Amino acid sequence: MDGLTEMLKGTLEGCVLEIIGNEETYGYAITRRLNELGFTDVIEGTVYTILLRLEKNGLVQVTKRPSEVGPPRKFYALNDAGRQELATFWAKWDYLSSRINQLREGGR
Amino acid sequence: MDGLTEMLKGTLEGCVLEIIGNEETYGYAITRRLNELGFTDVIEGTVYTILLRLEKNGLVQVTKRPSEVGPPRKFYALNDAGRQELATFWAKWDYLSSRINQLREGGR
DNA sequence: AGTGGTACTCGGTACTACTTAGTACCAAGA
DNA sequence: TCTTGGTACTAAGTAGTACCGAGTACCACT
Repeated sequence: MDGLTEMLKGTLEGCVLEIIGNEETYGYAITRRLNELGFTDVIEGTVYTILLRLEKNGLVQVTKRPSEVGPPRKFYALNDAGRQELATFWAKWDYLSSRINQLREGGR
Repeated sequence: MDGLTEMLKGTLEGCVLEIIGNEETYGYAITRRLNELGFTDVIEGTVYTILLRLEKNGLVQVTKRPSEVGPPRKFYALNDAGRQELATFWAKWDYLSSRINQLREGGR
């Protein structure tokens, strides 16, 4: 499915937060995970910009660790602010999706 | 609920298409309808920019009619391209929301 | 030495919702 | 008459986010 770019705005960051919240992980793996989840067009550059933003906004704790198969990895874990942000994200998502579905069914 | 701005990107236009698809209507009324549907922070300026974009992209048929309580209104109705675009929007929405919910439940 | 997979950074672009200011019509009250 | 408030649209500019492109760099295998 392509042409999702605009619709992803505001939600992709939340998806990344959710993934990080499940398990401490790093950019390259997050991209792969998103791809296998059906976000097939999301590429690495996009994920890295989100990760840098999360770091800048103080929502994650970052740990650099060596890799056995390539350059060192930056592992990300949610801190308290990040968990709070994730909860807010889901609240917003629930709100939005319920309104949208209401609009769809409320034939006029 | 505030702070929905980013999340609305890509979906608000679809909502406007849906509203127009239900009934020929005009900008001011669309804004009111969105507000009562729960999109409380959406303001007129935003709706008008969407309507101008829809018109520019050839998705609507526009008819100007006098109003009894103010300046003339521009009524919008979907044409074939608009109905097609609306169907595409819902397909994208279904796809995205199913992936997001899958991510949410797929704890791991 | 070269290729391919892994891993991150950074400058710039495109698109969309929002902001702000402006124009303009009409009715009712001071 | 003037003002206020509700109705109705336009247009220029801002901010935020996903995407693009190029670059750097590590490692294993051939």
